[in-house]
Amino acid sequence: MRYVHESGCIRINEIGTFSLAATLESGQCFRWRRKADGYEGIAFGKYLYAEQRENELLFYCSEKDFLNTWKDYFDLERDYDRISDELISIEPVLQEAARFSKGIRILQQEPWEALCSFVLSQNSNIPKIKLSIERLCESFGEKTEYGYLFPQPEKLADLAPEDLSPLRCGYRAPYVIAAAKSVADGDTDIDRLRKISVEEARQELCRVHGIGVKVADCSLLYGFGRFDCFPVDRWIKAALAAYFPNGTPLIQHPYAGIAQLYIFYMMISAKKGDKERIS
DNA sequence: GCCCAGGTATAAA
DNA sequence: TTTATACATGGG
Repeated sequence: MRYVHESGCIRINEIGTFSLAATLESGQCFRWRRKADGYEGIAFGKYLYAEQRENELLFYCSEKDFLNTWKDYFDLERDYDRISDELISIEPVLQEAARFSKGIRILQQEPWEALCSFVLSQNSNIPKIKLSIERLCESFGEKTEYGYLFPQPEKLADLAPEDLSPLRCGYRAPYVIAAAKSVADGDTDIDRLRKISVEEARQELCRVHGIGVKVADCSLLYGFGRFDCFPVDRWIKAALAAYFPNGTPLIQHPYAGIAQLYIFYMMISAKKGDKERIS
């Protein structure tokens, strides 16, 4: 990865295969908005407008924010082309999904935001999840000149479920509060979850009321930097059975999560009727 | 109206 | 240990 800094804009190149659109619309994050030529969003308390042109990324932000926040958020220094080749060499069947999902990255989101977002995501759909999260931020997040920040768990921990009525998130309200309390109290220790085995981390998260394997796995992968987490929920199980009828060693791979995202992204795109992009 | 949504908790087999 | 059902809400 190389970049140059010129008048409020960071021009980034030599990042390998990268797709801003695929990454931000793959269902791993919920707060980015598509604008005319790019995307805008807020994470780690910072605002960013980003565009992609050919093989160059344009980030409109300070060099400090780029180096401290966005470089890691977009996982720009990891060699996805190499990882992708390796995953395909292990499972050639994955090639179709990998080619379709070209340029997808695993974002390094804030752990609490990811956990809270996926708690809200259960039995819902992406537009509705986005709506709930937007209302959560507007109701409880700090207001800045660019928009609302994601509220910290401490802000939500002592609320009653009725207090979350503006979110219109139904039965998920007590789940959100339970998760917030658990993180605020240190009962769920985010640094610890990054270090212990995935299976242990999954079990630890599942002790929280309203968190099951699906929410735990997505949070670990998209918020806790656990690339070795291969979510095995209903959907992915079905996809796995189709792709790998005899099982696959990919589940144990240190980058298992990337393989999973390839498959998942292809499936949601197919669902959206985006058939022509598949072929 | 009816059905479904990358789910989870709870109660029954 | 496995299998059904309720749960709130919005969109197709």
